[in-house]
Formats: sequence, structure tokens, C-alpha cells
Amino acid sequence: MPTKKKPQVTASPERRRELLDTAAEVFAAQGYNATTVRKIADHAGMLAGSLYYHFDSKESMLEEILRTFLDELWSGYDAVLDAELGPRETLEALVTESFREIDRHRAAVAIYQKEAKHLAVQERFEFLAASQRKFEKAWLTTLERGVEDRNFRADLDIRLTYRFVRDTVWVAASWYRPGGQHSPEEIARQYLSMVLDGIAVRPT
Amino acid sequence: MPTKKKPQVTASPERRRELLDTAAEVFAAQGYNATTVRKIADHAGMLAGSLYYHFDSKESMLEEILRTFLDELWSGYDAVLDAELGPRETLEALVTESFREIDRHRAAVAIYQKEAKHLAVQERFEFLAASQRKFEKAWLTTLERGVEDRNFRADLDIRLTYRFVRDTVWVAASWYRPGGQHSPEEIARQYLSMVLDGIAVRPT
Amino acid sequence: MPTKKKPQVTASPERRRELLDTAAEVFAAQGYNATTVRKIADHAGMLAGSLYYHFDSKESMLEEILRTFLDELWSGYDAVLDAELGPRETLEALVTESFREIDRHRAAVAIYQKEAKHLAVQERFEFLAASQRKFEKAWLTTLERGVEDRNFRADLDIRLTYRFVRDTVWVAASWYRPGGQHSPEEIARQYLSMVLDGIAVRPT
Amino acid sequence: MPTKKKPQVTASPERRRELLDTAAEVFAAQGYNATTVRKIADHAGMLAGSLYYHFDSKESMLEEILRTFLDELWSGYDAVLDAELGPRETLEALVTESFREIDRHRAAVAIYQKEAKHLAVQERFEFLAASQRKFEKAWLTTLERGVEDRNFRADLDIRLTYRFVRDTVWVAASWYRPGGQHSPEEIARQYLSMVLDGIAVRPT
DNA sequence: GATGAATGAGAGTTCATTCAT
DNA sequence: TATGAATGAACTCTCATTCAT
Repeated sequence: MPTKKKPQVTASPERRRELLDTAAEVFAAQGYNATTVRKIADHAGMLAGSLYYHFDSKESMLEEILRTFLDELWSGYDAVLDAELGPRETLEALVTESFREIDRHRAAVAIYQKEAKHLAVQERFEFLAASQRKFEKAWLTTLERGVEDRNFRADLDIRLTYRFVRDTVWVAASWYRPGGQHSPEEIARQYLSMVLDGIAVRPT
Repeated sequence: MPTKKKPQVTASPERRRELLDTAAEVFAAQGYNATTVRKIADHAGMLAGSLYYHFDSKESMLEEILRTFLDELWSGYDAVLDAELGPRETLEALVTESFREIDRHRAAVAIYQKEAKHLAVQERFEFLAASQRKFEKAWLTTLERGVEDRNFRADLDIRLTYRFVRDTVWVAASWYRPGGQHSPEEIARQYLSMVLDGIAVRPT
Repeated sequence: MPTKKKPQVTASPERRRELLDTAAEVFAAQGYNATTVRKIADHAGMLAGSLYYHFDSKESMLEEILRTFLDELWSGYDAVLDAELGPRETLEALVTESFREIDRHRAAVAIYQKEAKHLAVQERFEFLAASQRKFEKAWLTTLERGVEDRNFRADLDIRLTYRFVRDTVWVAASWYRPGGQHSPEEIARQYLSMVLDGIAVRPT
Repeated sequence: MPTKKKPQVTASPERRRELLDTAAEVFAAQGYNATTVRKIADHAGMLAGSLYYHFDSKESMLEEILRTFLDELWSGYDAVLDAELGPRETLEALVTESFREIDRHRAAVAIYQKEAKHLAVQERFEFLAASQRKFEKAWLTTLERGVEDRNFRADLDIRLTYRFVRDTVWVAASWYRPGGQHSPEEIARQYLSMVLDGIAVRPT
């Protein structure tokens, strides 16, 4: 019986988006598994069953949240990568872009951080693994170019450096609150300063 | 009729430890909530119900895992702090100690990373919040001393720097595999080099 | 404010009939319980809620389908019984009439076969039980008359024979497809031949 | 995670059998879809969840009920077919065997009658379709041999005859109650008499 | 120490039904 | 007449936990 059961993509995409934002907030706060659909529905001011008018399942909400976030993230990243800047400028632009995404999709990023690793093995979430591979490649390439150009230090293990930069940026989602005292660009600036030049005072 | 409670501390503490190690491994791999006691029992070669001879509950296993880890962590940290080294040496010692703990308690650290934030609000896990406060104080103090001594840069937001250093170290638990090519000390050395001096090549 | 009830009998009775035919088809194919009002609405090209403009409930659709079928069936049967034919001719006429009904109301007959027994206990479907009683009486009387007249064999258990004839005819609804190679009259002829004379070759 | 979740085939097969018998009774009485696992559990004197210690799902209970029944049925049928009797004796033996199975597995047979058709399309219940094909072949062959040997009438549509005989026997499950006044053998005898020689009195 | 069987609460999901528009 | 969105009860199933043996 191949008739599409649920609307999947119903008319009003605004309601859908509202509900997904609510869900993302709860997933981020309590963890995906610990979040019941009843909690989501509570936050949305409706009954649990009513969510199923809009979505197929709890998992499909999760998928849509992550997919939407990654789509936007990559549209930003691709713009940076296509600009073919020098390695240091590329790194700066990627980090800045990342903090902007954290600012815009804080909940989705937090979910991603916590759940991506064990989700990626499921076929449904294969796109997470694909994104991770693409991500790794972009960063490693940038770092390698930077080492060649003598922008970045040659004495460091490059995979270790990649992980360092990657994690350093994204874990910020776990404490970042939009509308705080620092703009994403300001945070990016300070992070970049630390990552690039270190926190120690330079001997003159 | 003595106490009604479960044995809590049964005969052999080794069996207990074995079971907790098994549980930690599974919690780390799949997340606490997604881990059923059945899975733990499977890994331990017994039936779910049998675990209750050794432990009060799934939650008490989690508590014991985290408590044991934090106890050991703090015995290391306290030794460092009591030595009253200079701020830079203190930072180096704390980071090195942290990587040693990751090496020894990888599973517990991974669990801690993923679950601590939402657990800390429960009374039972108040010790997590306490540890976090103590942790924050130790680091902030060290950083402040370092800024005063002109060991560390004065132009950075100190809380941001604290988070940077803290996260930078602990997220390593998410990818670290004991017995790999790098010893914890070697990883610590490289991380410290990045954190202190940055990844950019210094102008000479 | 007139009656609070739903329109029950709305404007066009043709639309009603169309929808009932659709519903009957789906009920017959999937079973009443396994059929959702959504599936019916899908087949009718409308949304589930819209059906409630035409009908009170899913159950009332079922009731109307069965009632309509039985009304027509009995108008045929009554004509036969009122003709006061001999027992053998009555049996032949009843069987032929039955196959005509199967031809005309295949879906309703199939539903009846599958659901009548457990529905009949509900007050709402008392008419099913009533029909069954009337049905049984008509058949038993006919068979008894036939035995008296020496049209039918006297050595058979009469209730067993009744069930044999009854079931033999009606289960045909489960495989019969209108518009096939055999007309209902032809099928009736062959069934009657088997029922009356058996499938074995007669010794001459 | 390929670890077998549920015992599937646990130790005590008696308990399993008891529960399946209970389930079969309820399925037969109310229909599979209309039967809730709670009802089954009620009849078994336990809670709904407890059934899942013994079975994977409601559907797996249904499967096991039908499979067990068909296995036994075919062990009887195969014995008959392997005996290579004449067509009339084969028919008699198959019908008698069928009534014995109805006697032994009344509930399973009733379920089979009601649900087989729409279940057979699911992959899980492919064995139903396979059985039906085998069944059809056995009967058609027997009937054809009988026509050749001039045991059975040549003037009847053979597929129609097949359906007639098949249905005639199996619908008996819908009214048969074990322990009634007729033994299965006696019912078989009367049915055979009707099927073979008809219900009409023979002209002498 | 461990098993087998059960409990009971609560999870995700389905679905007949309602109703303002 | 029909739609879109929601309700609420009931469903199948999961799982931490208990306990007699």
C-alpha cells in the first residue's frame, strides 16, 4: 500500500517550523532519548497525538532538524570554500561561519554534538556521516595547505590539530546563549586569536 | 530483620568493578538513556535481573561510575594544586593529568561529557555540580594568576579562555582510544603547545 | 436549533451511495477493523474528516452497507418463498437468488461473511441475528419439506445439511469476481448440480 | 546490533503453548485486529507487558499459531498423499483428515479462514500462500485423476469443484465445537456423502 | 549469585471523531 | 461540502525493577 500516509510536507510550513523549533529546544535541553513526544507537545501547547498530524514520528522530527541545520551550514561553508582564499583566511572564515551557525541554530548544534556519533551508523542518518567526511576533508585540506604555505606550524600532528580546531569551536554550542554579551563574530575573533596565537604571552 | 536495602556492597568488589566497567563502556557507546539494563547484562554474560543483586538500580550504577571517576580525578588535581607551582606549570600539570584520566577512564569521561549537564540538576547528582564549581574555580584562579604574572595574555576574556581550555581538553575523550599511537603525555604536550602558542607560525 | 445530529440523510443520495460502495470495497478487501476511515477517504478522493458530513461514524457506514444488502436479499428471498414452489424448486431458486446477490453485492456479502458473527451480539446489529434466524427457518423448512416429499435424502442430519448448503453457497463470495467467465446463473447451476447430485459418477 | 533480543524459543515450551492456545481462542472469537494484547493477557491471567517476555509481538503469536497448525495439517496430508490411494479414497482421506484438524485446532482453523487471505500478501506470511498453492495442487490433481478414472463427473468445471469441496469442508470450523454430538469422523462421513452423492434422492 | 517470569508505568503511535473556517 | 488541525482514548510495545526459586 504505497499511498503516502502522512502529509510529510503539508501546506503551512510555518507551523511545521514552529513545532520543529520547539522540539529542537527540548531535544537540546534534555537529550533526544530522554525527551518524550508528550513533553514536546506540552511545550507546543497541544496533545502528543496531534504532533503526528504534522510529522511521521519523533525520529523524523530529529532528522528534519538536523538536515535543515546541515543544509544551511554547508551553504555557508561552500561559499567560503568556493572563494578560494588563502589557508589562514579560509580557517578564519570557517570558524566565523561556524559561530554564526551556532548563533542561529544553537539547539540543532547542541543536538548534533550529543547525538551525531551514535546516529550516524543508522541508514536514515547516513547524511550525518557524509557531512562529517566532507567536513573533515575541508578542514584537513585547509590545514595542509597552511602547513605548506608556512602559515601553520609543521611540527604538529595534523589530525590532532584538526580535532583540536573542530571541537574547540563546536563545543561552544553547549554553553553559548544567543543574545548574550558577545556577538558570534566577537567570540569567533577571540577563539581565532587563541587558536592561532595561543594564550601564552609571546616572548619579545 | 536487618536493613531492607539490597546488598549494595556485596562480597567481591572485583566483580562489582568488572560490571561497572562493562556498564560504563555501554553507557559511553550508546548513551545512558539509550542503554537498557539488558544490554549491560548481555555484555556481562548474565540476565538483566541478576544485576540487581549487585546494584540498586541503573541510576546507582551511573552514579558510582561518575563518582569513582571524579574521586580519582580530584586526587590527581589536588596533588597538582597543592604543589603550588607557577600558573603556567600548573596549567601544564592539570592538562597532563586530565589526559591521563581520559586514558584511564575513557568511558566515564565520555559519559560525563554527555550527561553531566542535565544530571547536575538532580539532587542525587549534586556532586557533579560541586565538582564543576571546584573545577571552574581552580582554572579561573590559575588563569588569573597567569595574567597577573604576565604568563598569559591580558587581552582575552578570561571566562571565554577558561571554557576554551576546559573544552579543548575534555572533548578529546570523544575520539581518544587507549592504546593508540599517542601516549596521553604526548597528546597533552601537543595540546599544550597549541593552547599556549597557537597553531600559526610565529613571525620571527 | 433543530436536531443536533449529523445530517444523516444529506442532499444527494447518489454521493452517499458512491461513498458506501467505496467503503464496502475497502472493508471487504482489508477487513472492517483494519480499515481506517482515512483509507476510505483516500479511495473517495477526500479527507477523513469530510466523511463525517455524510455519515455519523464508521460503524454507521458498516450498518448501512449490511442493512441495504440484507433488505435487497430478503426482497428476493421473500418473492421466492411466497411463490410456494416445491422444496426442490425452492432450493434451486434460493441458491440462484443467492448467487445473484453475490454478483450484485460482492463486497457487502464478503463483509457479512467475515464480520456478521461477532457483530450480531451488539444491539445495533441485532438485525443481523434476526436475519440469520429467518434465514435458518426458511432453509430448514424447505429441507424438511423436501425430506417429507422424498425429494431430499432422509439419512442425513438436517442441521448439518443446512449448514452445508448455506456455507457452500456464501463462501463463494470470497473468490467470486463479477464479470468473470461464469454468470451467476451458471455458477448456481453447477453448484446446485453438485449439491443435489454429488460429484461422484453414479453407478448405472 | 544482532544480539537476539527476545528468547524466541525459551525453555518451558508448555507455558508458550498454553499462552498460544489462549491467544488463538481470543483471535478466533474476536478477530485478530479486534483482539488487543490486553485481552489475551487478561485471559491468561497476566498483564499485557508480560506477554512480551514470551513473544516478540502480537504478530509473532499469530504467525506461530498458524505455522504450527499448518505444519501439523501437512504432516497429515502428506501421509495421505504418499499412500497413493485411488482418487476417491484420497478425497475421502483428505476430507476426514481435515475434519480431524478442525477438531484439534479449531481456533487456528477459524483464524486461518478469516485472516489468511489478507495476510498472505505480507512477506512474513508467505508460508500461507505457499501452503495454499500446495493445497490447490493436491486437490486439483486428485480431482483430475478422479475424472480420468471416471470416479468423478466429467461435466463439471474442475476449479469450481475444487473450490466447492475446499470451502465446504473448512467453513465447518466456523460452527464446529469440539466435544459436540458428532465426532469429526462422523461429520466427515456425512459431508463426504453429500459431496459425493448429493443431497437429492436418487431416482431408482 | 543467578534465573525465569512477572509487574506496572510509561513510551511512541494510531485513529475515530470533532469543529471552526 | 470539504479542509486542516486538533482531540483523546486506546493501542502495541519497552523497560527498570522485583522476587520466588
